[in-house]
Amino acid sequence: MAKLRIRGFEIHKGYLDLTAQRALIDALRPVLKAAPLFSPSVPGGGQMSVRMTSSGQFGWYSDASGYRYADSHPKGQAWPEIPDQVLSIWRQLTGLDRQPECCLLNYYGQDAKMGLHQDKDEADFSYPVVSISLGDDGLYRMGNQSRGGKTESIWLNSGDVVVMGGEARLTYHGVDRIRYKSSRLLPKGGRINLTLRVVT
DNA sequence: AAGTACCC
DNA sequence: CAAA
Repeated sequence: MAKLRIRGFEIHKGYLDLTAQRALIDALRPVLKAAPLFSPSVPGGGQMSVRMTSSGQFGWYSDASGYRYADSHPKGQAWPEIPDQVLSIWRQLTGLDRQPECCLLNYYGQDAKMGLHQDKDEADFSYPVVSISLGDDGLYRMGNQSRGGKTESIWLNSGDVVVMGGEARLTYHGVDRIRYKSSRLLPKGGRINLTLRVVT
């Protein structure tokens, strides 16, 4: 277990052991069943290569008209509850009394990636964002608080947890690619990232 | 504007 | 780039 700090990103390498990772996957199974993955469109006409769903009071959503939080899945059902194991990681790392209101689940298949972006659809940027990596390795890129300039990258492995607070809270970040089938956690391969956020 | 292209 |  090592803690790195890059541009304000707190990167907890190996934070979750294999037992904890497996327990999280088991806890996510009912979430995926109640709220199936979908690939949202983005403003401008593109479509995300990542497939996603959410748990919590709000889910993150995007379509041609913009990015936002939605109080239900695109098929209409309420988002399932955030699993206790996930909330426990949030409390351990942030020490906050307030709980996250959204746990976005991003699933990266073989060729999925995510361009550099800011998390800025929330009301209060003083709350950190917590990001949990499960499954295949992902090449994580960190930029600056506005577009352009030099970036730094690090491979995130299953069980790593990143806390984005302070200067990192509004720093551009993204995932260039994954190493498909580099992990055996998910038998079908791919990477799951959980992003915990206070929304309101 | 979490997409694309391209460039290093 | 196009568009939010």
